[in-house]
Amino acid sequence: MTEEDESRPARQRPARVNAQRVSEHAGVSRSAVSRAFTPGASIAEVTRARVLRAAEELGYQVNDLARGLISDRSRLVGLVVTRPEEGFRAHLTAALAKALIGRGSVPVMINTGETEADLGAAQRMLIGHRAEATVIVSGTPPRSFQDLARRDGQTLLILGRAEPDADHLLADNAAAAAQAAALFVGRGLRRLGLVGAHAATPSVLERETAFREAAARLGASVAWERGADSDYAGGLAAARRLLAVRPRPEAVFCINDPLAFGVMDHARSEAGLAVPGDLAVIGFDDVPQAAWRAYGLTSFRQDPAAMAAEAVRILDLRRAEPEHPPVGRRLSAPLVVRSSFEPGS
Amino acid sequence: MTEEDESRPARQRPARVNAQRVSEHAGVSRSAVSRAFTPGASIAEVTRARVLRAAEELGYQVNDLARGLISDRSRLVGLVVTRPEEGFRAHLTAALAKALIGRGSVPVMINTGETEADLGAAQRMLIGHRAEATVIVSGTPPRSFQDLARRDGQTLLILGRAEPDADHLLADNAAAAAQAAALFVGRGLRRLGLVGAHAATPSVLERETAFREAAARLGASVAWERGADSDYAGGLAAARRLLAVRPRPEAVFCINDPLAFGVMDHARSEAGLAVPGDLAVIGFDDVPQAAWRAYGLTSFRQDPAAMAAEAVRILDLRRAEPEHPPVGRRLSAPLVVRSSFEPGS
DNA sequence: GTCATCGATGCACACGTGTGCAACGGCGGG
DNA sequence: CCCGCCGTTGCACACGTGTGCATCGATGAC
Repeated sequence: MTEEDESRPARQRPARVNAQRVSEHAGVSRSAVSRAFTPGASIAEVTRARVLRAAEELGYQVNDLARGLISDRSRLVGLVVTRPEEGFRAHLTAALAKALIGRGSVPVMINTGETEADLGAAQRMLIGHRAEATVIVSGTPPRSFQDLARRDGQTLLILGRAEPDADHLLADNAAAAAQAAALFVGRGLRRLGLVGAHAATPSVLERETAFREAAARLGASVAWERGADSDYAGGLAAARRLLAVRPRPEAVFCINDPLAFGVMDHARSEAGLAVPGDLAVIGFDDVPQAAWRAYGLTSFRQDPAAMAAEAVRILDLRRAEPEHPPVGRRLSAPLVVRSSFEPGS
Repeated sequence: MTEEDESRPARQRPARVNAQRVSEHAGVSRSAVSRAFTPGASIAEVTRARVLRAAEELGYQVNDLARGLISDRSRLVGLVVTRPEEGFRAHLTAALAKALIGRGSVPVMINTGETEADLGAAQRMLIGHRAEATVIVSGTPPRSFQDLARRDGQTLLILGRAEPDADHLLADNAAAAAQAAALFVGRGLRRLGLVGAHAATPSVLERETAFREAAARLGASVAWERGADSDYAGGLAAARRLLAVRPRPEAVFCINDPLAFGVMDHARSEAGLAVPGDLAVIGFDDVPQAAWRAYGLTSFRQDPAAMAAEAVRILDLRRAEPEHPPVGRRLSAPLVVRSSFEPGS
């Protein structure tokens, strides 16, 4: 209604507080404000203090969009993960988010669907926001994903898959799976079972393969079943088929804790078997539920916080030396013994 | 070495593809490129097609930082949540991320610690990046948080707490908890137990209060115990005290599924009680594990996807009408009957 | 044929910040 | 006292995009 309103029909922005206003308030130049917020910049300590006080009084906050526009890099880090609410992935995703925040980064949670189109859309979003890095928490993105990230200068870190051309980080799946076979055989169990999943990640494949090879090497037989997914329902279904095999397996290695829970529940409720009396079970990941009274699952421990810390370390290295050859790290997964299988002394 | 290299000593940026280059490639002005990517802009369809083709050929991606700098609003939406790997929160966080991506937003996962300082740092980060909105998924931020968000023009959506001054969304906790008490009494059970948590959210308090009031109204007694946290360990500890009460409670309402799992495990493994024979149990949230064979927990269902969809709807409304009075929505939580308690016909 | 109308287009400014470069001032050595 | 050095400061340009405004050309009505 008023003339003031009429003079600015479209722009009604309420004069956001910017570096200009802070500089006027502090009686310095705008450059000084910028330098006050830049670690290591050439500025006198008294000037910096005066600027910081003025900024505090005005409630000034550096605009990260403009900052990122200059440096051609924002502090966003994409976490690409399918079904981030499930099992170990949930813990790993949470730990990554916390570690990234502690580093001053901004974790963007890309909960992709299963399709390749979803993944592409997520990547375009990250590139559009000039994300510093993309972390593939799970899933197997196509080669084009990797190429596009590289072309746009994005750091790429792949978890759970040994990708020779890119930085990667994963558990020592083969060693753990082989250890599981050796423990079973060392306990005198020779009719072994293996529960995997059709929707398998490279880590899952490593565990499946290593277990079978180690069992063969030790002269044990392996009955192998796969659930549709590597979750509880998959474990139930796989156990139904696996425990119908005659002679029945005496011990089962599950490449996943949720699968193991499904196997144990089927064995007890449907097949009437005692665990570990009739059937020994070992899982993988050691999620908190493995320690619950109802299960007491012996499992190989993956520490989400340790893995997240290592991931951040790799990102730091990559940022410091962009041309460094690809880094690959394997974290050992130590056995945690509970009641579902005790190796004995 | 060459003169070209010498002329740009510091700037070695590899000439990112921007709107300028696309415009030259397509033979139009730079404005046309901008308009081609702006829905509803005044541009001929043939021109837009030519621009889009050129952009495709050059691998151009609109710089969202610059775009956000102009509009003073990025497409980031912060999801503030403590311990996002746990229980229903994990599912809700994942569902929110997916729904936000589907809306074209960028979900930022703020995994805060418990301290107020952490929360403040997270908020400064979101303000620095000019996030469009902040969603409090769990926890109870201090009043200052809300004030600061409002001062900086950020939309604030609070889940799990009825905040009269802000948009909020939560389950109909009181109705469900009262229903639990009525179901127990209707089944002839009059010595009731209630398991809550000391680290209680407003939603938890609502459930506790409503259950106690309904039980009192119906003439039933309530033994009340709280775990330190609303998790499995808290359920174990609370059950240890609760089941030592004489006369022993016949039925327990847990304000949380993980608490209920702890209660069931303690009842069965330690106290030697049958569920539901000696002790009926009802939980809240209906996480997938409630359906597992080992538990079969009767629970009140909260649908993460439905809640996320409603949250997005509120954000859309708020964006369309910034001055709309605060919106509050309650979603009903229907009972899902399993073996841990069956109300009968 | 002339004029009004309207869609399409280009120009130029604005958004808020980082930083190279030059200038300035203080200080110590000769 | 003079000169060189160095820390500090301010100026001005750059980053990539959205959009108001003016211009232009085509089209339709008379």
